[in-house]
Amino acid sequence: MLPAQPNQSLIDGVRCLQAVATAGVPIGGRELARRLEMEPTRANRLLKTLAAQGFLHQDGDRKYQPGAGMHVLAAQSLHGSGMLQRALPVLARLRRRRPALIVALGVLWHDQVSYLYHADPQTPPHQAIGRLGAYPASISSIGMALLATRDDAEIRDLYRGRIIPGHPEGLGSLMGAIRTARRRGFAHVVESENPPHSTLAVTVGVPAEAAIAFAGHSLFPDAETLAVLLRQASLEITPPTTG
Amino acid sequence: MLPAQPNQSLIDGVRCLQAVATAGVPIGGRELARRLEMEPTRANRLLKTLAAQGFLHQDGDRKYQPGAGMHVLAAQSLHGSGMLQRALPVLARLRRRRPALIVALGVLWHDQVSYLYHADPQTPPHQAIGRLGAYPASISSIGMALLATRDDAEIRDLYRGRIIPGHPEGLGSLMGAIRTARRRGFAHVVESENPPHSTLAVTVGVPAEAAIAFAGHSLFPDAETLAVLLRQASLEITPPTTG
DNA sequence: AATTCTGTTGCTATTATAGCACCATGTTGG
DNA sequence: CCAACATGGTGCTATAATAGCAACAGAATT
Repeated sequence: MLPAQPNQSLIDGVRCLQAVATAGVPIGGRELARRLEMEPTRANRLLKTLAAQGFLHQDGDRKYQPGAGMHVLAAQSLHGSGMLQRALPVLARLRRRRPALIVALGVLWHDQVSYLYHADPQTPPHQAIGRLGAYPASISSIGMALLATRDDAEIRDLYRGRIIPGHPEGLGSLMGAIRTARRRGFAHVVESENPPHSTLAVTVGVPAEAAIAFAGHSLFPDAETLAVLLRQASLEITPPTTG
Repeated sequence: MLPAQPNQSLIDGVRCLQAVATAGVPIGGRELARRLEMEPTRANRLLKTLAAQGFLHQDGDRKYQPGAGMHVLAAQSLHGSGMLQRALPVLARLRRRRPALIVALGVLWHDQVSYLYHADPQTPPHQAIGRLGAYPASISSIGMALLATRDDAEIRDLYRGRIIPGHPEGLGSLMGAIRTARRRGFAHVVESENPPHSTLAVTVGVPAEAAIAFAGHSLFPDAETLAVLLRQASLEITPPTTG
């Protein structure tokens, strides 16, 4: 997957971009260098390069925050991959069909899930986008549904030697859950037994590029029914020209 | 603005990222290299580096398109800078107040405007985000309102020696329009006289990080009234802690 | 005033990248 | 069917760009 000559500057540069975006508050260069375990001079130069291009903005205290270029990139990528555009009407219909449940659309990135759409019953539809940050994949049904599409080896590499959220017993427990998800064609994650609260997700696209989910109380009885609903929705979202 | 040692790999890398996002369709490495006037090997390695990090995805034809990492970055940046979150309810109210008009929120990046929110009367509110790509700043009221906050020298550098959309007479004409916008405190761009259609924008934030606009028929008679409405909205969107 | 942060730059050894030449594969068209 | 020409990708080494120490100025803290 990595090219013969991967570009380390680019890798660390986008790590900086990412870190500023996730920080939530303006953050200084040295502080950021510590978080990413980078040499401060290097971080400083990458950050200032990004700032000069307009992807970051330095406020009065010279701290960094997302800049206009980043917003442009965000809008263009959401617009460019028509996925969200195709998904939104379908997701709105899912909400009308099951008004008591949370409806969400998310993508997997490394071991984290990010929600492009996350609407609980009280949320006005126009506030459902970009509402949440990142979330551990292993305790999210969207994450589990997407992990299930990956090779066992890849999953093992991702979690080897680390504590796995939701699976304190270790990798074996996670792989068991993954196999169950593969067999059933959907992921069902129980967040709590009492009160009963769980999440259920199926993937979207071939190969899977995202997943859609229901979340709420008592999904146990009609998991299959909900999975069928989600699978229908998934097919509608999948682009006619397979990419 | 540029650091003592700007990182060229990072600059070209994000240019690639940007180019793939704006392409709209999957695009090959060599094609992209031509568009950016880059050496193909270089483009290839930058693209594959981005793909390995999950920011781009290579489809079956090895063409590149936005990947999960880019969506994560998009969601996090929209979420991270709380601007859109604060803006959405205010924009919804503006739509209710003036149901016949288009309501938009956009940011300026170089000489282009990108809309984070663009809702015409027929658009369901949840489809108003990420709906449009980039647009020339000089023929957009949002672009003009934001350009007006920049130094004259900066604007001149941006457009020197280029054809300026909407101002075929050249830089002098643009600077005149900029001065008018500064004097009045809002930008008013007339797109056509017959049928009458124009756009009106004010900036958001100090320093200006975005602008909000009305667009529609016959904005001429009550430009001042609409500007007042937008200014009130702008103040509500501006974060309590000035950044 | 002294201390310790911070952001930033200058400098040069060192390292990572540039880009040619090349290969494998796929597509077009005679 | 087989040129002819695309394409994505890699190996190699000169070369140019980066790494990171040392240093400086300014803020904040003590």
